[in-house]
Amino acid sequence: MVNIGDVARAAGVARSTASYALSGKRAVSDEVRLRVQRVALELGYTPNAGARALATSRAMVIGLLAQFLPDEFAPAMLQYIQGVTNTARDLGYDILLSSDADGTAALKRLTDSRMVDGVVLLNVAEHDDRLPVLRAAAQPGALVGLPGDCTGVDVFDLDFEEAGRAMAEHLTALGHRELLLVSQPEHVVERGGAYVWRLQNAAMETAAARGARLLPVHAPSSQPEIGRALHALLDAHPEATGLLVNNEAAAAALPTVLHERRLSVPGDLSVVGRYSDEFARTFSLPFSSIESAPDRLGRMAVRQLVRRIEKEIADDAPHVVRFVAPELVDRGSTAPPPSR
Amino acid sequence: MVNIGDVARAAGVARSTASYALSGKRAVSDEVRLRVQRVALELGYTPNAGARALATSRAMVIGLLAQFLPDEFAPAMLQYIQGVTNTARDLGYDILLSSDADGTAALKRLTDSRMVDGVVLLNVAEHDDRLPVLRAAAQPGALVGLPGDCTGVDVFDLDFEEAGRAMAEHLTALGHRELLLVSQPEHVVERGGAYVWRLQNAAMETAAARGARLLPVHAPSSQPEIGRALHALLDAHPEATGLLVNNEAAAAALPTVLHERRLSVPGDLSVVGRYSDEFARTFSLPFSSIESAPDRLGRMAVRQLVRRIEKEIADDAPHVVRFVAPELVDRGSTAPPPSR
DNA sequence: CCGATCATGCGAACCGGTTCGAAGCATAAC
DNA sequence: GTTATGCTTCGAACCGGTTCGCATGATCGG
Repeated sequence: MVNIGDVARAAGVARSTASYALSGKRAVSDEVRLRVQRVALELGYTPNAGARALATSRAMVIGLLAQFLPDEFAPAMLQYIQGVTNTARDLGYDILLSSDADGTAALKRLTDSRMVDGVVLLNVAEHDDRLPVLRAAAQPGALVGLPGDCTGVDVFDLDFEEAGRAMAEHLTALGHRELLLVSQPEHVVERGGAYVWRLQNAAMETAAARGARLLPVHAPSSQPEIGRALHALLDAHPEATGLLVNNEAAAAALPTVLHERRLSVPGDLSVVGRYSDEFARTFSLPFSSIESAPDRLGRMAVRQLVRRIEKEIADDAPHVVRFVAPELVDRGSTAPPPSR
Repeated sequence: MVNIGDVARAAGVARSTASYALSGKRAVSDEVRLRVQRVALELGYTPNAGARALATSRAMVIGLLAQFLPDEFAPAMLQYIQGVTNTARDLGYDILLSSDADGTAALKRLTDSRMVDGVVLLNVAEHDDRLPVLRAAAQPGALVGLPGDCTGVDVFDLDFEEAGRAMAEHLTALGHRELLLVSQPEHVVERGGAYVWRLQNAAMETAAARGARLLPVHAPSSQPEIGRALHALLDAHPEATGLLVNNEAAAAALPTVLHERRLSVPGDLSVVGRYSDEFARTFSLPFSSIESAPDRLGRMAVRQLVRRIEKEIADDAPHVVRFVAPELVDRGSTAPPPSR
């Protein structure tokens, strides 16, 4: 393998000169610079990443800590990964993907070994074990998902309160007074998915203020139980005219259930979901929904992280907690409730 | 940050001794070894990955080259990533994930810079641009997907010929004589997805040998066109009693279509798909299917790759092309055709 | 004509590990 | 008593970059 010494020798200069010629960090005569660049190209020189990382204490790698929980609905996860990966590459960074079940150990290893210059955490829970480890690390971190304690990290999340308000308001404004909210499975909440509560509480307050009733329920975590649960729910509440779905798996299962019940949307039932547009297209979901913008959240997290890594913002600059405003994408699945 | 020099000093030994005490690559007295280990733990020593990579020419990282094509059905991809990531971690390797649109450039960069010790390629096409680059690299590579030319790489794939045979045989044995095969979109084939042909040809031969007709069609690449295409297909071929689906997106769309047509399975129509069991569970797909085993393929690829990286098998040892035998998972979606 | 200034390139040190050869010392063998 | 042997440990070199201080020679101003 050709190293910078080979390039320097072939160009007839010192190693340091070759380094400067290639990096441009110091002035080098045009003649030498061009010669070094040409030789480097001819020899097919590529700097050794480990050596460079050692010398500069920059790995040009960002750690991405995802958790592939066995009972989680996977398809949405890939969208976050894509957003993060593509943005990182645009900014010159590679992604080291960890899906270790023990997120804290993985995080400690990646940061302490200096394999990564910063870390993006997905799936952040209310009380996330990984946060103390991250705060103790020398590298900055950005989160997708809002924890209870945001000190020392930059946080990006959908504004779930506003989402809950928007969903409830949209339906009550149309005249609905009996609403059902299908949430994430209970164990997701127990694991610290506080966003479920945030959306739910805001939706309930809004509904109450509008004189409507809203009943929140948890869905099971996997098919085909989800379908059965949806049937049971609709059986038990024939009075309901509006459905809020804060659960991708349930949204994906809903079309079949509605078909089986011969329910038309929005004629018999108005439905509002909360998932990304790409998700909607992939599964042909015909429901209006709050856009969850996973690619955008991933992009924002990486951008801010890179700004910190590259010291464009001071270490002690205040950390941000930024909420993406929820946008309702109208797919025509809502209308005034049917008259009795 | 604490380095091995700090550990050595605190333990009162030379750096080299500390290194040996921690790695075990040379004998060290029990007393010194225990002392060094204790001190390392107390100081929270973690070796610097860059420095170690530089010294050992081992990064303990595997490159994973996935391509997130905009028109590809994403959910299946995550299962490959999971299989690869988990297996790598079990073997002590981390995963560097590249989703660069320009796969060849990314591959060249990762290998030439020695960021990775080996590479797993997903989505391998018949004539894959990345293969020449991989062969020119100093690191070994393992593929998931069968290219036209397998020299110099280890290859793992589902046995799509056997899969096609098994699907056709299963239905013809039940008495079906009019079959439809829903394949991947045309552009997937054009891009080099030869597995589509492999399955299709084997299925057609088998059908012909059994005196059955099999009509292959391409599905569109996204919803809701897929649903419409399935309707059109069934409209045009009322005589068909058996459906083979070599397309995850189409399989996911099928339940809705069948509902809309009031077709019962397997009463009116027998269906065999080709997707993983996890996929079936996630989307509650009620169709018997050939298990595509993405996690297993990912695992096999990483295992073989690590064997090569660690020189457990010689560099010049013959490369393997290994096919996973397709297994038909019976979900009760097939029966003899309805009598006229 | 001479000292100050500037542009340019070189050499050496350093980042933090690993690894090889050899030294020191105690014990065993003869 | 001396040499051989084995067990430990140490020092130095090396992996391949980057970066700092300095030397060299040319240019410029007075």
